[in-house]
Amino acid sequence: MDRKFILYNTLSRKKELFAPIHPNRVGMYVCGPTVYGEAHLGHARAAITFDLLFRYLTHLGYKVRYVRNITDVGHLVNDADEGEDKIGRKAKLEQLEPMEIVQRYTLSYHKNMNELNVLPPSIEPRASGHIIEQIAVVKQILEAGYAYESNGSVYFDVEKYAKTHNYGTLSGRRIEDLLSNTRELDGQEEKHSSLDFALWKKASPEHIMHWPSPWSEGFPGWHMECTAMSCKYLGDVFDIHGGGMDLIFPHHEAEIAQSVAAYGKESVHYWMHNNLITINGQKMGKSLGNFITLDELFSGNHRLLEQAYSPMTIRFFILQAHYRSPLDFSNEALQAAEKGMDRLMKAAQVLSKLTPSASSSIDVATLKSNCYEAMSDDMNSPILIAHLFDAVKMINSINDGKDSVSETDLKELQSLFHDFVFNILGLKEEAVGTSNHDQIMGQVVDLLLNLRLEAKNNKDWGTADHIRNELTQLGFEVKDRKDGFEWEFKEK
RNA sequence: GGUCGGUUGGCCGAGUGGUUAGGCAACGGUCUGCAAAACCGUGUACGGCGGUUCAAAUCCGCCACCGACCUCCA
Repeated sequence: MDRKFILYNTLSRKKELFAPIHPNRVGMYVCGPTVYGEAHLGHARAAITFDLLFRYLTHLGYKVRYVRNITDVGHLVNDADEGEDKIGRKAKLEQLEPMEIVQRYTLSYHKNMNELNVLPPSIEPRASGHIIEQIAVVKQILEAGYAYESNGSVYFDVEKYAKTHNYGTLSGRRIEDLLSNTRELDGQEEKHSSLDFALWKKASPEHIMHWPSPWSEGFPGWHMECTAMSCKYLGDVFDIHGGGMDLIFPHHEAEIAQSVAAYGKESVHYWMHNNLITINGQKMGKSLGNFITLDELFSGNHRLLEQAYSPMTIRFFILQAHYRSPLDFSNEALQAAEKGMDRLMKAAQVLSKLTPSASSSIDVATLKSNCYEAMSDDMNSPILIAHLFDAVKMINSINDGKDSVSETDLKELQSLFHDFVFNILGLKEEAVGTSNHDQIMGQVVDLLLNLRLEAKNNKDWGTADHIRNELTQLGFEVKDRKDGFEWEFKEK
């Protein structure tokens, strides 16, 4: 298999040929969710983008260690309730223990990810479980002279760092611009410069989650967890670091500075960032309050939704756009995705039942190289999907007897289609009725359609149409074929 | 204000110096007892104005509009 794989590196702003540090292994770290709320469409895009990467690297034969963290401490609220982290704040509102909130939303996140067929990462560390490691990194940075203590908190000294290093290398920001564009924030008086960011923060009395440290009872700064945990599980230099584009600055910029300060080198070879999802052209986010949670999408229970959309529809919708392009939400787009997805899945079923001929009138080899080429080019899933629809045409055309396929080609086509649709894009069949009830229902429909077939043979069109119309009314789609019939239940 | 990105046919969304993206919708046809499904065919789109070039949606410049980030929002 050709392992050529080109990735866009945010750091160089170029597409680069992927070359892992160790020949057959890949270490990747992705910023996971902050578990103080339900997962929304934005979380789905980030998770699916890096799930696609994880799946494709694995498909290419790499042994991948995929680390995705759970942030359960340390995010501050930037409003009047300063000093209190978001998890603590929500806990008080709901009269719950902070870890209870964390547990609830972690489980909810996992449930949603499972529904979206997002594979679990190899390791899913949580920030609260790595306080010791984070304190160790803060110490290292202090010893290296790139941080200072102030009133029980520890801050990264950006200006000192910038004298000898390039602060802003990832985001393209210049330190002079940053200095002249700072807005007024609370707690600034503790810092030497407005650019400095917290490595350790002293907890205020109302702050529920805090841990002992050499400096104060407090909690780690937001950027600390990723530096500490990626190093712990992937080493101080590793291949890929991913996350949403909104994390480039300051979060990932700070991570680079932290690891250079602590370990003396940049940790990450390839920085990858997925674009955001917009709603009516505007960014969607927790803080903007215009987000749609995944459970709302799956149930259709939201004022912006005309109907429910299944997890696979959402997955397909996201994969139909390139991960670095913005993607705008609309009912129309979702509905189009639903139908396209449906067609792809039907083709998969047809493909499994095709019968081979002596020769082939189709070109599987070209299709195959097209598919790999698309994925190899910075994971161009929309192009891949376009090629898969070429395959759909092939499959349907063979099924209709307008094209033929040899036994060898059929096997090749089946494995190709299966690899790309199910293993790499991570799509799956939905709503396969396996319950006892469903099976009996199926038998009853078969019975009725057999009666209809009899009626048709007797040219009793009245009875035949009556049965079909009634079934259609109930949500069954009846498809006549030369040798009988097929049917499908459309749940709406 | 600074930095970065975007503007593609009815909708979504690829692509990028000269050859069909693809999906959904629409229209015509084949098939069918009639439908449905499937298949075949049809769209000549690239924000505006200049420039480079034999050739630009694709490169350059200017303008307009939109968005993201700018110290804690995936």
